[in-house]
Amino acid sequence: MLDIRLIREHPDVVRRDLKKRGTAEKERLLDGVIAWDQEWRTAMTEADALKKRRNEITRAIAEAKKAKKDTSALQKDATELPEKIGALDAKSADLETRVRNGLMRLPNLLHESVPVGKDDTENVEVATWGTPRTFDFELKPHGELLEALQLADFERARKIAGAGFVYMMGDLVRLDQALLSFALDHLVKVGFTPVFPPYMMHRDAYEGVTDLGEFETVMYKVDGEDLFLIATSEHPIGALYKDEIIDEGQLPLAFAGISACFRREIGGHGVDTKGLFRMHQFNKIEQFVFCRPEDSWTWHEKLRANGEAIYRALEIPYRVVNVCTGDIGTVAAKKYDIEAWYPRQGKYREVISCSNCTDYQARRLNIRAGKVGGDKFTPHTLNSTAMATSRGLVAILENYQNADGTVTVPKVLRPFMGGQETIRAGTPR
RNA sequence: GCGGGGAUCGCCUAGCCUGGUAGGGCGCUGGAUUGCUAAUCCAGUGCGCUCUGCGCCCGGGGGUUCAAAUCCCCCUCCCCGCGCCA
Repeated sequence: MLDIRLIREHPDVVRRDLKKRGTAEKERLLDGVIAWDQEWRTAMTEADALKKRRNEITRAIAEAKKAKKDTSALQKDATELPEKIGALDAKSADLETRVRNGLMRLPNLLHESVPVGKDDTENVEVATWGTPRTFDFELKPHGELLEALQLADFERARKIAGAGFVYMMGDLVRLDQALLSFALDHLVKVGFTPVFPPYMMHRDAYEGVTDLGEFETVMYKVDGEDLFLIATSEHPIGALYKDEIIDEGQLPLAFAGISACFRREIGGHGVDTKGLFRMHQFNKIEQFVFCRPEDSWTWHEKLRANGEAIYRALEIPYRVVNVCTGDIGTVAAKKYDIEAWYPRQGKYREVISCSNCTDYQARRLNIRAGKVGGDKFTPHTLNSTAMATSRGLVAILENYQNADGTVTVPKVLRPFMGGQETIRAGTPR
């Protein structure tokens, strides 16, 4: 959420940003917000004047009663006030809600370095690492490979939960856990605190973290309860300090979230229709930071560096793109995607999304920082994937596939798998 | 799920019965004073606005009233006990 004061004082800045995004609809919303805000303040000022009058009369009555004087004249004066005040309050409450709702639907201000573009094809490559391995055999689709090795059962998962779910088994489970442990260890080493968050959240908390209106159709909701399954641990961690004041001495706060993630979106897997690439449920280690405003751009680079370090350690080639206006979404001021190389698909695909949300998320969540009794400020929040195992697993299954249908375990993961060097077949069922 | 008790400013607490400007303590910030890592005193310490001023704020919403922290109704959450339970 943008600061209404920014819109009042520098509407041109906000408008220029919306033009950069190319969203005419949001520009109209901005016009509405500006007009409603003006009307709101007018109505409120009128109501306040009447309330002042009411308070004066009320005090006069209290005084008169104390002095045992007659108060009927005063009470007569006050009789018509409640109705007028009520009408103005209702008007101003309605306008305030409109302003608030409008603000909640305006996107964050973009960082100046964000490229203009219509969709992900216009993201700008800013770094590459590694040389794609060449294969002298034809790579198997990872889904078929896993079924052949008895390590994943998509069919039975479909039977009991539908498409987009899987029973992972045997060494695939160990590989998944190894990826999680490796990524979590890496973050702990650089000072992050691990967090196992709730997997479900109330609507109001969710609205604080993101614009549910844009995502509700892809969220899982618990029937009959005000609970949404989390799409990422970014969300419960972001909401951790909702409605609180963080002591500024505590900043920066860096968390490594670990959780399953639930998303209804499912669609293209690229060249392979069956597989782990886009799932309704997957596991993820997430980086999340609360920091001082002046430090957030430094942190953004640190989170990106952590993500790159993890894929470098796995020896999987990747590139980094600066995500353009058409692909960046509502809450981020700037976003890097790290895209791993998928040899079977012959292209780079997103495995990490690294965002600086500046003060946008914190303001929606009513999180402030400072000293109690002292000046407060709105902290900045950042988030980045460290490891989403679904895509990480696919990257390994493609990049480390061998001609004999086995898969080599990346060196850095072996300590987490008892030194095992090769993925073995599971027990036939 | 049932019964009982609660929710007051960052934290703790008074006020509620009997309606009439929400008081105190702690912590924090600033200042005064004092030769000593201390004490004492003063002020500030929620939100909003078109800001010398005014309005709002007692978990949330509604009602009664000239006036509600206080009375009435609904809801949420927390605590204790019982029940159930992977």
